[in-house]
Amino acid sequence: MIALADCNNFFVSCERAFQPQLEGRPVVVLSNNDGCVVARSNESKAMGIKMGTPFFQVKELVDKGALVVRSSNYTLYGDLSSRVMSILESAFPGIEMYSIDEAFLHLDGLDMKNVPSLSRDTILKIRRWTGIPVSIGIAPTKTLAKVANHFAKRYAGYKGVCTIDNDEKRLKALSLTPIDDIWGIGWRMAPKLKSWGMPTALDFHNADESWVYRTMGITGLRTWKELHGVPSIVDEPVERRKSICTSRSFADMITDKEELEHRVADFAAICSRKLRDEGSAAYCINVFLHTNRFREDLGQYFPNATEKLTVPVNSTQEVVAAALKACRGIYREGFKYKRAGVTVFDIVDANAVQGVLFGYDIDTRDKHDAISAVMDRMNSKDNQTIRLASQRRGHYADGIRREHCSGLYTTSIDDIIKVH
DNA sequence: TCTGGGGTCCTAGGACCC
DNA sequence: TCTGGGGTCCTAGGACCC
Repeated sequence: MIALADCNNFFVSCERAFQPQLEGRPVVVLSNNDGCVVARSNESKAMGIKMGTPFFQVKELVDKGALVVRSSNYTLYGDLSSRVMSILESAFPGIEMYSIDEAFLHLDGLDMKNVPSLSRDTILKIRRWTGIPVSIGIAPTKTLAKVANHFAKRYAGYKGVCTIDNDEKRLKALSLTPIDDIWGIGWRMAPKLKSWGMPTALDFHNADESWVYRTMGITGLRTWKELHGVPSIVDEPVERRKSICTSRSFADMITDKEELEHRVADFAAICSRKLRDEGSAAYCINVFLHTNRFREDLGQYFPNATEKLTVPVNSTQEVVAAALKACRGIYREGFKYKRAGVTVFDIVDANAVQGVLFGYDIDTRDKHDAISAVMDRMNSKDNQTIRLASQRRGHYADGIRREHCSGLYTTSIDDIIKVH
C-alpha cells in the first residue's frame, strides 16, 4: 500500500495562512506576469472559474469585489511547502516529494490498521503548525492513491483521509470517477476514450489489456495495470535533474536586440545559479524566443538554438556567454518578442568534471568558479546585488507584471513585523 | 489591451553502420 | 513492376504531470 498527501488548493491556502480574512471568500492565484488563473479556492471553483482562465476574463469580478486575486509568490509557497514536507517526513517511514504540494508516503513496516489514524493526526498537525489543509489517499498503487485522494478532498465525511483497500471499494470508486480525472489520462486521450464508450475510469479498467497496449502504448498500459491494483509506476529517486529551464513572458513585447540579450543573459545567470546550487554542470545551453502567439496580426517566429560545449559549465560567465551566442544566432529584426527562455541540459556532476579537462585552461576555470562563489554569496539575499554587465540594470523582475502580490511573510523581516 | 512556467518519458523516423 | 535485412543512435515532437 502507498499513500498520497496533497495540499488542498495549495497556493490559495498559502495566501490564506497569512491572511485569514480570505477564509471562506472566493480567491484565485495568478501565474507569472499575472497571466492566467493557476489556483482556485473551493468558492472560486464553485463560481465556474476554470484552471488556466486568462485573468482579463475574470477581472470584472475582482473590480466588483466578488473575487479576490493574488499574484503568485513562489518564495512563500516554496517555504511553506518545505515545512509541510518536513512534517510528513517525520511522521512516515519514507516520503517521495512529487511536486511542490504533493508527496507519496511509504508505509513499509506500519500496521495498516493504524495508517488512517496516523494520517488524520498528521493532517491536524500540519494544519496547526502551518495553516495548510492536506488530504491523504491510501491504496495499493500510486494511481489508485490519487483516486482515493480525490475522494478525501471532495467529501467532508472522510475527514481528509480515504482508503481503497479492497476490490469492492476500488470498483465503486472507479465507477464514480470520470476518465479525465485519472492520473496519466490527459486532454488528448480523454476525449478519445469517451468517444469509444469509456466515460468512467471503470469502463477503461474493463477494457481489454492488449487493446490498451495497442492503442495507448506502454504508458497507457501502466495506468490500466495500476487501476487493477498492480503497481506499475516505478519510483526512481531522481538524483539529478536532466534539464533546467528559466523562462518568462514579458509585460511588453520586445523588439530591441540589446534589450532581449539582457533578458536572456538574466535567464542564463539564473540557470547557472540553479546548476551550482545542485552541484551540477551542463554541456548544452539552449535559448528559445517566442513572439506573441495570440497576436495573429503580427509576424510569428519561434526559433531556438543550442550551444554544445566541449566541457560542462556552471559559471555565470560561461553559461551567459553560451546563451548570448545562441541568442545572436536566432535573433531576427522586425519581430516583437513576448517570451524567451534558457534551458541547460546534458547535465553531469560538477565535481566529476575536475581532472578530465585536457586541453582546457584550468586557471581560467578556477577563476570563474571563484567569481561565481563570490557572486552566490553576495546574491544570497536579494539575488541581484552583483551581476554581469551583459545582464540588465534594474531588478530582473522588472518588466514582469505582478500587481496583486502579497508580502514575503516567511522570508522578509519587514513583512513579519507588519503581520505581527 | 490582457493569455504561465518547469519538468519527465516515450515513440517514430532519419542517419548511419555492416 | 521491380528495388535486402538487420542493427544502433540521435532527435524532434507528442503526451503527460504539477
